[in-house]
Parts: sequence; structure tokens; C-alpha cells
Amino acid sequence: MALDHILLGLLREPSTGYDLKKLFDGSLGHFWAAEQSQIYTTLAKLEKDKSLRSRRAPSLRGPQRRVYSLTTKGRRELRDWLRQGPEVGDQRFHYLAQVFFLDELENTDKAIDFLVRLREHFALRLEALDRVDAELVEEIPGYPDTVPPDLFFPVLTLSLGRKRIQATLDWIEESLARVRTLGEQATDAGGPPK
Amino acid sequence: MALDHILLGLLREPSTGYDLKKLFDGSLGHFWAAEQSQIYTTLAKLEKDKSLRSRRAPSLRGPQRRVYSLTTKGRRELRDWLRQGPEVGDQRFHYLAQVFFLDELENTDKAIDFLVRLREHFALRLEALDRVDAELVEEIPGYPDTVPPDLFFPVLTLSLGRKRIQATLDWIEESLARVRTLGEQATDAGGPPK
DNA sequence: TGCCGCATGTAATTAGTTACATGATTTC
DNA sequence: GAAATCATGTAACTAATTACATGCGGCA
Repeated sequence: MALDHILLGLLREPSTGYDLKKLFDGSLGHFWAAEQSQIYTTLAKLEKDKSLRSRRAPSLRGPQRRVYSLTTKGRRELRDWLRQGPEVGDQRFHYLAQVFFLDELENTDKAIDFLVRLREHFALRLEALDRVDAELVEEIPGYPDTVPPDLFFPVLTLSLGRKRIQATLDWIEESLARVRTLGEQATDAGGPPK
Repeated sequence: MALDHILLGLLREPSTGYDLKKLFDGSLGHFWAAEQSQIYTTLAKLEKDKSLRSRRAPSLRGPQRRVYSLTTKGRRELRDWLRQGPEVGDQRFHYLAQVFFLDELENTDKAIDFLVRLREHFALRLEALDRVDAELVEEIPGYPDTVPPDLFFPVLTLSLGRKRIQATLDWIEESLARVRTLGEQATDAGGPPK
């Protein structure tokens, strides 16, 4: 499971399940999601396997925290995962499955509607990534030409996220144009749309 | 579940579990994967829900086939799914998770190796999509300017697939250049690489 | 007083994968 | 006679989601 390995990677810096969840919602969020409950169960499993160890630590407020850190075994597993090469599992794109069947809707206006909503969604996602980028500009002098070593690869993933969303937005524009042409043809041939 | 809806969409043309699997490996393959066993269990569930019905039909060779087709209820569910707007669930990109932690490997050569392998993979994928495209050119006179209505939206999804892979390949080239620069800096500062 | 954020967890369910079972027909 | 393709299914397991339970401390 990849979540296993991601947690091992993140825990090169000791942390808690609660704080790890924030990393998912933040920096890794644009290519991986994990529920809080799944993080806790996976951490417990990894500790049982001796890939992680944990100790209790007091909290400033609220209950005691459980701080996890990597063991030698865990670090080995992390490296093995990376060395074994890219894992390119099949992706599932729900919205593309929907596009595939969009001819099922009564007329092209509904398809246009769908694509417009899709565009709104990706525009928001792009803005979110741009905000992350803006934060980096503020925090790191010389960014994007110079990046501290520990951020080098994370920044690369951010870059792909933006490129891919941009490609998707371009495709939506192009598709909207095509669907509009289709709609006009139908109107010309079959009278006014309802 | 989206697989439910995909099967409903595909079954506007009656078909069997066996043949549906081929559609996944073919046209839908670039954005959705499904195992044969999952297709069978989902079809059975959908029939129990009365969204599909099936009848037995003889086979030219091998055992009897079970041909599924949409019911009125199934068609309504398909439309509801599309009308409710884009489903943009969080995606999980295993290889990006790996890139995120690539600094764990001993030196930049290993990271370059990783990216080169990634490039090979996506180059193959792009070739596969190009072959699909080439088939369409042969089969459809006027493609890509004119597309029969039932292929219009499927062709759109194909188009996004190619754009996204192209964006990913561009990103890999750019990333390789950046990692190489990083490697040279390390060499200049810390002696020859091992 | 009641809500928000902190913090950890369990239980139930759904979705998806892997492995296995069965048997016919065609092709080499 | 062996391997590939046709064809359907079940069982066991793993991954992920949703719902629920608990309780502290600070703030309005």
C-alpha cells in the first residue's frame, strides 16, 4: 500500500497522526488524500510491523499525543519502495467517466453546463496551488531558482500539479468550443432548441 | 460507486460481463480500470437492484453468455449521475508520492534514473493513445473534424488523455534538467560522485 | 454555556484486488 | 496434446470511507 510508504516518508521527521493529516490536506493534498481514521489505523499497523515506533508526549491542550518515528526497518522499506521504480497504477477519473457518457443528456446545453462546472472546479484548484506557490515565494529567497534541498522534490510535484491542471483547463476550453459547434449544427438542422 | 454508473452507461447497448471487460481494457482504459471479477459482482448487484436485467444467450463457443441490458430505473440512475454534475474525487498518484520523497535516495543519479523510467512509461502510454487515434483516422472519414455523435464524447476523453500525458512528459524533461543541475552543484562542492 | 480546535481511536461498510474453480472450443 | 480464448463466477483479503465515541482547553 502506498499510504504505508508515504507515512514512512513523512515520519523521517517524527510526528503525530493528527499533524500528519494536516500534511495531507496541505502539501501532499494535490495528489493524495487520506482520512484521519485511515492514518491512525495505518500507523498502528506499521508500529506492529516494527517499521515505526511511538512514544507518548504531553499536549499543550487536549489529550496526550502519540509521536511516531521511523525505525531502521521502516527506513529500509521506504528506500526499497523508491528504488523499485515508479509505481504507475491505473487511475480512475470519475468526471471523465461522466464526460464519456454525456450524450445521454437531452441536449448540448446540459453538456456545456457540465463542462462549465468542471472549469470552475479546476480554476479553484489552480488558485489553491498558486497560493502555495505564492507562500513559497515569500518564505524562500530566490525561489523558484533556488530551493532548499528538502523542498526540492516536493516543489517538483507542485509544478506537475499546476501543469496538469492547466492542461485540463485548456482541454475544457477546447471541448466547450467543440460542443458549442455541435449544438449549433443541431439547431440549424432541427429547429430551435427548447 | 462510479463503476455502477459506468456499467449502466455502457449497457445502453446490451452486452456481457466478458465483453464489457474488453471495453475497459480498450476505450475506457486510459482513465478507468476494472477487474473482471469486479465487473461480474457489480453486474449482479445492479440486477438485484433492478437497474439491469439479464437473459441467457447461447455462445458460439464456450459456456452460455449472460447478456445484460438497462431497465428504466437504470437509465434514470445514469441520467441522475450525469445531471448531478462533475464528480471530482481526490486522486492518488503513486509515482508522485514517490517523487515527493526522492531525496531519500543516496544521490541524484538515482533520482534521474527514476525519472527516466517514468518517461519511458508515459511515452509508451502516449504511443498507445496515438494508435487509438490512428485507428479512428482510418475508420472515420473526416476525423478529427467530423465525428459520429456516439463517439463525440469518448473522443473528447481521449483528447484529454493525450494532453495530460504530454504535459507530464514536458514536466519530466524539465525536472530531469533541474535534477541534473542539482547533481552538478553537489559534485562541484563535494568532490566526484561515487 | 456552547462551540471550536486538539487528539485518538473503533466499528461498520463499501470498493477493489488477487486467487481460485470450472469447463468448453479452437488453434498450433 | 498443449496453449489460448471464451465465459462465468466465488472467496478471501486489502484499502478506503463513513460514522461514531470520547474528552480536554480556550474563547465568545
